[in-house]
Amino acid sequence: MFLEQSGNRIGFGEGFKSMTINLKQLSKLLKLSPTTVSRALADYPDVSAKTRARVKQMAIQHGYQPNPVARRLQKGKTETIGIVITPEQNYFSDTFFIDLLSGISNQITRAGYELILGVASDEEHEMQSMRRMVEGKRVDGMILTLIREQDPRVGYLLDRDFPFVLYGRTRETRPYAFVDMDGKQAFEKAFTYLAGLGHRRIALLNGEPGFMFPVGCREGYESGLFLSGLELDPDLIREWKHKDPSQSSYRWTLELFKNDNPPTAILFQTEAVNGIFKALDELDLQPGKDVALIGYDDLEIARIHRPSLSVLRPQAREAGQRVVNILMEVIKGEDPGKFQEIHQVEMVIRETSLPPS
Amino acid sequence: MFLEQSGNRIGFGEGFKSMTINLKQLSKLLKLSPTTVSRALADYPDVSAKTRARVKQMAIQHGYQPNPVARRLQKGKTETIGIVITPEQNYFSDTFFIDLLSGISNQITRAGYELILGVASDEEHEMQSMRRMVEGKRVDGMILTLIREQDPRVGYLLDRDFPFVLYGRTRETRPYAFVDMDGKQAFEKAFTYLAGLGHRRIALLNGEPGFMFPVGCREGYESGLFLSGLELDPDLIREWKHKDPSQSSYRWTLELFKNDNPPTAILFQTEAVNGIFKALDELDLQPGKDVALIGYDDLEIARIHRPSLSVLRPQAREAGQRVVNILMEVIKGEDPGKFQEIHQVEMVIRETSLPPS
DNA sequence: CACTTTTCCCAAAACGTTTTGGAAAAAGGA
DNA sequence: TCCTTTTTCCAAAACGTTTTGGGAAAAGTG
Repeated sequence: MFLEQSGNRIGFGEGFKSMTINLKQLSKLLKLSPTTVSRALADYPDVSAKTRARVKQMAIQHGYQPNPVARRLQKGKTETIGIVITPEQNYFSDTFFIDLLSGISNQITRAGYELILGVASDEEHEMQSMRRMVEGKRVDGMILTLIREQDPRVGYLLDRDFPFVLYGRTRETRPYAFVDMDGKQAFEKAFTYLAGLGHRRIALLNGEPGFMFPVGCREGYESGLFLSGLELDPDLIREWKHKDPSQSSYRWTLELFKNDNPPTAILFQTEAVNGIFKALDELDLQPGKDVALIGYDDLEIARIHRPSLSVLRPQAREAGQRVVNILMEVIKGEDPGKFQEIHQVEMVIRETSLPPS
Repeated sequence: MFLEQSGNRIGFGEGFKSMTINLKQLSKLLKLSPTTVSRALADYPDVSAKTRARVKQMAIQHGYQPNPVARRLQKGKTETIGIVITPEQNYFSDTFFIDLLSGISNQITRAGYELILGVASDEEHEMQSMRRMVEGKRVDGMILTLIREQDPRVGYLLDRDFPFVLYGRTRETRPYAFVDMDGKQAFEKAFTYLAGLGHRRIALLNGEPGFMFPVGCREGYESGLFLSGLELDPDLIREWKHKDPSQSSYRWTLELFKNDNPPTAILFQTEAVNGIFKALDELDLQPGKDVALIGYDDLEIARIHRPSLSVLRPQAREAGQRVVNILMEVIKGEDPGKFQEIHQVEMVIRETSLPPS
């Protein structure tokens, strides 16, 4: 048996040749111990400025990077964050989720961490994928999106004290960390804006029940109603389904206008816009002219369409960055309850939010 | 200094308590050596059936799973695959990329591997993110999508003999592994179908130049032209931009119909459909009735729209799975040149592919 | 000069696996 | 019975880091 370092295996005939240098090899080159080299690179004060400079120079010259796997083993951390997405729920709609993911990825990379992605086809696989990450010790923390009112993932992670941050909120009494958009404030703002223009019949085409986000939207809607001195009419509220946003929103829009006293404005999530446009087209109603529209999320279609769509615009990228920064604190052992952020949502007035005709 | 195993750190006050068992601890419970336990779990023949059963039973009972980080270090593999996406290119359009990703993720998980995701804002960051993965020894292999005609990533990986598989193709003489859709055959099929219906002026609203996919589309288009005995008219070919598919396709569609002899049908990538519909609407032309349409990619909008859109439908999920299976072979040391797959694309005839009026 | 403090470096342990190279025990063969 | 083969197990090495706990040399102090 050898105790000696085997060095680079050149010509090993097995695909990829590594070409990269080792800590041990680098320290040999420098005639220093691996300890000193490691500490020099980590800027420990107990290595002289001179040797530190020499070590860093040599490290750069040879392109040395500490092997992350070895570091992870020693440090007892995976330096990895997990996220699971569920495509069936059409969550990848256009730019919104990508912006969020972009912010997340960015910040994770900056921290020297990795983002591992699970893709689950349904709720059960979503849980399974997460458990594999958590129980298989593949991640140090989890990011959760598309939160349900009763979300088993949150209970699971809380029960085992595993670090996580929600993008969104859930019904759970124990403290946990989250970053959420103020859907309530956003919809209230949109409602009062439309009411201020003179609209009296404002409909809400809300997201799928069971999820947390539509709850806030409804609260904002009702709050707007109250602030504007209007009565709630249940006939003006409808909910579409994630798996089929266009189709269901199409049907519900037609439904809304069967009303004796149809709405003059609709609030909705921009995801559902195709169905709405289609229904209005069939009803010979012009979006923006005959019916005012404000959507939540500034998707491409909102900017492109003529008339262009007024929207509520969440800052998804910034939120993603915050999620990661918070998660890093929680992983360090900070109390998750300290990190509960609700971000304001701006309103972008374009062409579909005119007074009633 | 201790040589003794410290065991689980309970009440360590640092967030997550592990609760999981060790190989060493498990072997102590079984009164066996770690060696034997490890080999029993890996089904080596040099451990008796009886102890193997006993080991496995105990492992399940205590929920033992080998620490992946330790295994990776010992095996010299990261058990990880990398992929970098570039949101600006609007590649996440609806279901297509998600289906691909879903197939990829599925197969990677089945192999016990991990998928790490990079999100890059442009071409430069894309390369940077990949280099971090490759040179930082964070992955065993890379998956590349959205391939350009001259793609620096391919040369980079070939130069250092690093395992990778393309979803798509590029102009490169050295052999490499890829899974591609037969865009040429698809567009040829769509063209000849329309020509068979009597269309003589068929336009191509193609993807962004510089990328490889539109090359195949054009080849198929020209081949269809030839097979149908028609002449190429450069005025019938236009190209839109990734960063703004709707806007650019809108403009080019208007352009196409300024022609003295305008097209009666358009072939395009479904991504661009919003712009086309909008332009046709402005021109008072009914999609499917006044102008036949066949798109590439079966996005939600294609199924939802009335009239529903005829499409070419690539099997993205299956392709994703193949990409991973091939990558695993390449990582094992198989010759990448052996794995070059071109998948057929089916055509789904719906309501927008009628004969010319 | 003798003693203490500071500076700078390092050997060895540790992280949790898998692999290597036996070795003891059991079984088989003459 | 004695030798050979097979079966079954294991101690130690190895993967490449970081951390621990000094220790020698240099610098300061009286």
